[in-house]
Amino acid sequence: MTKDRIKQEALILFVHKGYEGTSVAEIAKQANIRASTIYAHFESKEQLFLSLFDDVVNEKLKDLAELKNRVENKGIKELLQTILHNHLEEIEHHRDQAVFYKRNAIFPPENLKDKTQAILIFYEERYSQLLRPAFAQGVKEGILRNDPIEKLQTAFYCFADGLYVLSHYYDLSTYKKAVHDTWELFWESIRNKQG
Amino acid sequence: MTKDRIKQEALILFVHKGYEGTSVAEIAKQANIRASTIYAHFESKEQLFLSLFDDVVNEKLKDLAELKNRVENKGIKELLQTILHNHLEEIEHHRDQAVFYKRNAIFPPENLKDKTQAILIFYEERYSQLLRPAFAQGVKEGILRNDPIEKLQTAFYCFADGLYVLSHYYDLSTYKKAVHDTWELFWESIRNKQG
DNA sequence: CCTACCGATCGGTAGG
DNA sequence: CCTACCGATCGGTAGG
Repeated sequence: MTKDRIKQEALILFVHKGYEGTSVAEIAKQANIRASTIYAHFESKEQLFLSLFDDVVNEKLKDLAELKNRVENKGIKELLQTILHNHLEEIEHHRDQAVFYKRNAIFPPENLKDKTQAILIFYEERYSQLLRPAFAQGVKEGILRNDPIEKLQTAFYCFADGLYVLSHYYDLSTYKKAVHDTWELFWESIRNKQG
Repeated sequence: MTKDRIKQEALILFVHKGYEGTSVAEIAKQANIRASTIYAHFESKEQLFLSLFDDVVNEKLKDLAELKNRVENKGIKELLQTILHNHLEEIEHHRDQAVFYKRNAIFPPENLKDKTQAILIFYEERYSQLLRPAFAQGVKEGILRNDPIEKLQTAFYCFADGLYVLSHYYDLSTYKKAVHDTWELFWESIRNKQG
């Protein structure tokens, strides 16, 4: 379908050149159609972008829910490691989607800030809700430090976001090593040493 | 001086709207001059941007060197805490410079990628060199875990970059708390527990 | 999905 | 530091 083709090429261009740095004509060229055809499928460049952002966010929530089911009841360490593993897979095989999300979560197009922010708040709340029970159980079982759950979750977000930034600086194999090394230290910091 | 005024306004606009999202005319308007006047001071929009990027990077290196002198010989913990404190001050009082750096380090304008990358490599090498002795001493004195220095430094970069990303999501007071909390856990992960 | 088209704006130059 | 200007491209529309 042409609509999907447009989305596919638009996402790649938005990742590499940014929203403002990508013209509708360029997207059309990559999709082998005329620029005007894009307006048969999308109201505007803005709507095309927002449709992509929405897709990516929903995909991420679906992935997390599925992943959570897969490791059901195996404990917080397994869950976090699986998220990290998934994260690595994403960067290795679906780099563009991963970068599209982060780039526009942190630096959205100026005119669309309000709309991306709204989607983002919805996303982050869901994400937190999905993880909270596992963290709570980890603390209860004495696997994690006896700290407020928000503190532990914030630390995990900080760690995961930091890794994401590092993925922009390092090549893949250096990055994999960095993930392995920093995970070891991070886990050390949140686990319960009395246990 | 008009040249400085142009730089000042350009930086702010590049932060909020991105390089491609900011027009030369817009910069001129904010600086209260005509667009053509910008070309009396800069060869091109590209050169204006690169001059800003260079400035910001040099400023950061100068800050780190100065800060290092200030805490000379007080040990790795004090040094890292001071860097973090400095980081918070930067976000509180020089937000635009801080964001300009990170935004363009991670997502540079497509056409200028090579040039920003070259500046960046220079910067990160210097930064690492400045920190390495303090990490080495920390390990030697048994204050830090007996791990490879690169591993400990990478963990610190991951932590610092993660905090940077969080600063985009949280308001200042929530952010300050997050810095405090995550630092506590991070330090726990790299210190030597035998000591 | 295309041709043909539009007003607005883009980065940049000439010449003073 | 300005006026006057330029070719190219922008996002988008009409009409088929």
